[in-house]
Amino acid sequence: MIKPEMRSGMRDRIADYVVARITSGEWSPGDLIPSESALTGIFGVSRMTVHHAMRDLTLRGFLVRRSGSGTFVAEPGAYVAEYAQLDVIAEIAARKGRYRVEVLTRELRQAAPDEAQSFDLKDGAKLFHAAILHYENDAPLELEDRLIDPRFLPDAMAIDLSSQTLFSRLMLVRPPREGAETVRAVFGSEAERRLLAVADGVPCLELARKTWCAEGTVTIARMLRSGDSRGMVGRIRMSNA
Amino acid sequence: MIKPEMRSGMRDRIADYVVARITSGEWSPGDLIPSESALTGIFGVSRMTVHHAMRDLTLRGFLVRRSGSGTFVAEPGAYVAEYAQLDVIAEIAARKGRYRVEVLTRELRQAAPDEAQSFDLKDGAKLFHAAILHYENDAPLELEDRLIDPRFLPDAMAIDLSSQTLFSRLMLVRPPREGAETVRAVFGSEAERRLLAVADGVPCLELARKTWCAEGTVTIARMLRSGDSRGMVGRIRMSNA
DNA sequence: TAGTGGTCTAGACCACGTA
DNA sequence: ACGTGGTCTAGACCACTAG
Repeated sequence: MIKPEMRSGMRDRIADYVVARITSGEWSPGDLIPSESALTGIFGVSRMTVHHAMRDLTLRGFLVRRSGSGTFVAEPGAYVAEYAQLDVIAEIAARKGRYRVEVLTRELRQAAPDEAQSFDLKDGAKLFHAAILHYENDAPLELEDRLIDPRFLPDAMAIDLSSQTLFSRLMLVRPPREGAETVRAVFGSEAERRLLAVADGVPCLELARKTWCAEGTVTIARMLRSGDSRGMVGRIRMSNA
Repeated sequence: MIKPEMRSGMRDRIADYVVARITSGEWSPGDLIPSESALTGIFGVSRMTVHHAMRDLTLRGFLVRRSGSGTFVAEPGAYVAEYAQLDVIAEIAARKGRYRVEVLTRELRQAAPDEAQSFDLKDGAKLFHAAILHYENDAPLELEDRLIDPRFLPDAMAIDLSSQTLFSRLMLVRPPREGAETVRAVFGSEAERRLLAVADGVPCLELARKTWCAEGTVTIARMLRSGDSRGMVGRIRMSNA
């Protein structure tokens, strides 16, 4: 029964067989595919082997299984654009650029009323605030204005910002966090445009980001860069797959 | 042996046990966690049950397993921002807005030399070209200028654009595609600003997108919207998890 | 009632890494 | 040599869905 080509692993062989039929279009979204016992017969393996191949494909988003009914090809998920450059230093490093910071402001102060509200803190709570200008090869790339709830980053005032960003530092802390961000085209204030050395008539790209975890809002930031810059580059892929 | 709380499934119980220790920080990235046989003893189940719990967590990005060495907590992946609104009609529908299109141009014509090069086609090849203005509640939202290699969408001239976008139509076609996009802040031409009814002094958000598959470049598009608009909203999450 | 997938077991053999 | 994870089996019981 054990054939010489056994080495590749029957589980993967079965999974590949199914995936090939899906990507080729032979089996379309919504189609009922052969049952576990049918595949057991086709491949001459035990049901557990087939079952785990199917389970993997379900986790990978290729199949939907309904107990009692059968196994179906999953409807294609939405496509999403993924932006990986959430961290300026990493982004510059990826381009093999030279990084430099200028810290314009760094303070621990009382939250303004609107800030306290955004963080869902009571009036008079402490907030860490920083304004940072990031340079790539001595040209200003990004202006960052960030507020952090100091409970989540107690050593905020002491961090060495020349080698790590506040964002990457925050992301290292457990538990893993969630967030949302918004991209807009704006002009920016005179002061901001001067700091970023934005050419006349050129707009700016603004990124507003808020990050939170179960215990509350962690940080709110606004990043600004010249519209002249290469912009943000994202990758498009299926949201399951 | 079978206890009353069996119902929840031992596999998930074991997985939850491990995930809880990871998210709580008790087990940190890189840490070696108990072996399969150790967990077998702890939970009083067979090794296969433990194994499949571990396998699921590996697929979900929580663990890294090295045969012969042991099971380790995975290093946290990079954080990515995900933008789901790749399709204007879906985006407007999600906001319960009213959608309307205005097709400014729709033609099948010879590719210009630079276009042919972008598509990696030989000179004189045919290209489908469309300029489309998308309205939400009768206000212009997005101006789309798109080129498509007609081999991938033979019925491009016939598609009803009032109910589906060219993008969503393309994404339905097999095989699944990949792409990249770039966001920039621009001013836009006079004509473009007039079509989008952009207020004086307000810049525009530009999305340049290219999508391809194994057989070649499928489509190149440029989307423009007023910087006044709510912008694009993305979600931040771990790239594994 | 017959067929589906979901789960679990107790044993087996293997390739790999560490010591 | 020993322990690790990777794989597979042949059987079992369950809950669910269909005809």
